[in-house]
Amino acid sequence: MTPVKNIPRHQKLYEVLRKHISDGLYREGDLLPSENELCHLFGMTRPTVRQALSTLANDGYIKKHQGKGSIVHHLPREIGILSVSGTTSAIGDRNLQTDIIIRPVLIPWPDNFIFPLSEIEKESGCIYMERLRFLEGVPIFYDITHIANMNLPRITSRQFENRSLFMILREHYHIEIKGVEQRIKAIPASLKISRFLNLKKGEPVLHLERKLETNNPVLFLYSSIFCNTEKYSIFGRF
Amino acid sequence: MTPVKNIPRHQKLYEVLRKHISDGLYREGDLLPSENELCHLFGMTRPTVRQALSTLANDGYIKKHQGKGSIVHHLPREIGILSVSGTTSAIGDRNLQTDIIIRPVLIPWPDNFIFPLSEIEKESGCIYMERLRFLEGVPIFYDITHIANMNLPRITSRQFENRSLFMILREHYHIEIKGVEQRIKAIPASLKISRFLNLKKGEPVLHLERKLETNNPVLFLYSSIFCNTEKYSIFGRF
DNA sequence: ATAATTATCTTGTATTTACAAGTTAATTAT
DNA sequence: ATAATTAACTTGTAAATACAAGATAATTAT
Repeated sequence: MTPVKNIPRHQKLYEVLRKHISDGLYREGDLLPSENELCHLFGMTRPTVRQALSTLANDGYIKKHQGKGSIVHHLPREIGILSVSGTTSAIGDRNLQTDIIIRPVLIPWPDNFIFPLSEIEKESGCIYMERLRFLEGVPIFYDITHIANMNLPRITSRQFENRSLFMILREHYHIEIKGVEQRIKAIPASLKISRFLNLKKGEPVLHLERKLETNNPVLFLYSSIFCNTEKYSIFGRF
Repeated sequence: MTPVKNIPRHQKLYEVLRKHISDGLYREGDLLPSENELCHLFGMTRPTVRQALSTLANDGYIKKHQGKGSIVHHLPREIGILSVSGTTSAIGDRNLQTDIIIRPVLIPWPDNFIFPLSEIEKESGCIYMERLRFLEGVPIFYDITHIANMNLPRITSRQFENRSLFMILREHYHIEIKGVEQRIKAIPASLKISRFLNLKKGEPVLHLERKLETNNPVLFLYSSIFCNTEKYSIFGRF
């Protein structure tokens, strides 16, 4: 079986431009090459180019202006956890350090799980892990992840330190994140949470419960994230 | 001058389908008519139909499946404040009651405003209002809004009770919301906030700071929202 | 010199056509 | 009857073409 090669051309262009913006090749306020320029730069037609730009605009990388062009948006300096891409890629690998609290282990699903589970998920058991993420030495995220144990061989023995879970899933298991459903609350820190996030018990903590959909229609990732928003905010753009 | 009439066809279709989903004509899990069916139902071509469906999918109303069709998503029962549409339309006018704490008034911009302001905004002064929103009798949102006083005649004398600010801006001033930038934090309730939201002082409150972009490139809405998330969660889908 | 017009750039909308790829149901061979 | 194949759907990708509409710079008329 040959490796995945049939990446659509619009997606390819999207990734190139996205990388250029992330790398700072195009800076905030810059005008991207016009659609027609991109067309014969990359040898594709305008609808294809427009699809790539549309996705970029949707993800908040650019802003389109009729008659003017596509303007590069300033990248969120804050923590872009509201984006689908996963924290590591959004904030940059350099600044976000990840500690593994509990290595991936196989456990039965907890009773009264936060999200309803399908029969297939219940039968396969679940992979559990806990991570703590630091930004400039300050603990920001305490992250509990549940994944159904379906076709993920040897995942319990992989190295997750300073690597995005999304990246590992993508490179080793060809799993892509397709969508997110999430609930956000402000809760008082429990004793456990307060210790991890270096706060006092009862201090406000942002709690996100996320269900991530993948390209495998029966495989979901569930994560419960506790954020210390004392210094940083969660950032989102639409 | 004739009223706005040049609404793009894809947008028209989007609004029709969106309304049908909101009204429950299409229910959760239902398959939308296929793209080709929609084509000759509405007399347009597939790219046009696809653009409408793409926007619907983007807004979380449907989910597209290659080879299968477009499946209607269950509407978020929770408070969809993370969507651009504004709270009133998201949750339905019936359930959300709005109290005006401070009627729209003209004030100078506060010092150290949460968002940086342009010179034009600073010169025009600002319209200020405070609202409290209830869901089933429970106070959920305490909402502080700042708008630059530009071409909004008689806005200080309009009735905002149980009507969406977005609706008034749309119908009377042709202002459409085009994008949102927001920061989310968990903070302890101040005495003032705790009284409005019927909480104890220091209890966790969700704080959203939003900058809303409009179709007028120099006009922004700024709102600072404090949420009681004890009973309800903020919901989002991507 | 200034103002109005025009030309030329940009993105937005829309049609037409063609084929690829995933899903499902009907058909056929075993 | 069951399993494999085929056909008929569905959405996804991609091209070529045309004109509309907003923005900007060059031109022209005053």
